[in-house]
Amino acid sequence: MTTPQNEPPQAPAKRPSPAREKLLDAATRLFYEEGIHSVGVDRILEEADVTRATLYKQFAGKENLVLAYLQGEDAGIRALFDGALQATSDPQQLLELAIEGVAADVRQRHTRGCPFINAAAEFPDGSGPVRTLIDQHRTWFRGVLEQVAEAAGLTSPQDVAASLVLLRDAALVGGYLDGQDRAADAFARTARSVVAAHRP
Amino acid sequence: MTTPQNEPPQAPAKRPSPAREKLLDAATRLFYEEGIHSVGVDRILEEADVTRATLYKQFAGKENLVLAYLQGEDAGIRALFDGALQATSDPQQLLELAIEGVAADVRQRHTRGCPFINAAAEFPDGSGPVRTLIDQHRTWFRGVLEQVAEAAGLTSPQDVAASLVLLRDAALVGGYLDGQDRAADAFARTARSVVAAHRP
DNA sequence: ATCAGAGTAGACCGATCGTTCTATCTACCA
DNA sequence: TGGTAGATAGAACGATCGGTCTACTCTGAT
Repeated sequence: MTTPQNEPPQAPAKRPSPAREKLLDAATRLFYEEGIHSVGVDRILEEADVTRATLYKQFAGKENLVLAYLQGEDAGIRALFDGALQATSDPQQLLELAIEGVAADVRQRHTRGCPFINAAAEFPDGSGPVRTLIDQHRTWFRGVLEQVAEAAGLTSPQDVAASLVLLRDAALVGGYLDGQDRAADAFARTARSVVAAHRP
Repeated sequence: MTTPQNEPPQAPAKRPSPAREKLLDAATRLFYEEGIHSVGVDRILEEADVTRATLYKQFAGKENLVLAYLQGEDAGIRALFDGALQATSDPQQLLELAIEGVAADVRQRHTRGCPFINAAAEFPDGSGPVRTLIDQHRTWFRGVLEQVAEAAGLTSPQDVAASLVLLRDAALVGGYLDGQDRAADAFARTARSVVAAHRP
């Protein structure tokens, strides 16, 4: 107990309600594996072993659950990148770490395509909250890659970043539809060739 | 046989019923622009200006309409490729034509992503008819590219084909989510660099 | 001792989903 | 002159959709 009144010992800003987490876990798995519109709230409730009223108390509707799911994916990827940033400060090496990280992600984690791309396919309204969140994630990702490419001294870092974003999308989609190994290999090979082609 | 003569003037094998075409046109537009599960049969009927019974007489259910939509997309792309094949017999030039064709497709036609990838996001069952059709399309596309790459004398044509398929996926997705010009440029640039890297 | 918040259990809502059905009308061709 | 097929119009089906509501239980902090 640090301070008796100003800061509660746990639950700093929001309460990590166990029911909320069960809900989000189930939704994350179901939305990713079966698509968003294909999964009804009943399925989520059953899988999370939580009741209807709880869902609407915690998330106030399915759309907020979808948003929370995508925010979780976004946070996960940012955390992965932050970890790589702490592992090395050499931009060249960081670039290689990023390539390997994406390849590993394609192989092991995201085997049903990219959560953001899949969600975008189901949400046509480009100005809605879902698509806005997706835009923000992609903009962030491209920006980070551009910074790293520039720090690594590559020529036209904007082009490199655009190509790498392109390739990552492709690897995730290709891993889903053509098999993980083939896509991960093709991604790593092509990405390294792009980086090499822009070395001064 | 129904008709005594071998070749009737119209309706060669199946009857191109006008209602069927209106239905398929409306479904193609709506499925691509708004997603498949998001579009109900009522919307399609209204848009096609056709009645309920007609749809079920012509397609026997929504799933068959979805299949017909994807088959139409497949046929369109094959026709595009056949056109390029007739334009030139030089494999090097054919490769360049294919790259330009994809870039143009990203820019002008398929601005809402790849119909097959979008559909795959909504159909998780890998052995269902929809995903089977998608697999066939992708296998064909990769095979054609591999043949051309081999004819062009490139090293490891399998790798080239895998990379190009990857890049096309990404270009269509990127065009949808990041803007057509950025994605088309990045695609053409990266694709040419892949081809160049495999020239003996 | 009490009171507020979180969670449970389950009925219930209107809307929409994909699908089936009957009845009628209209071409075209034998 | 028929007959057959394609299309229209519209009611109706059971199921499921996302969402609301009431009533009860548990728990922990004041």
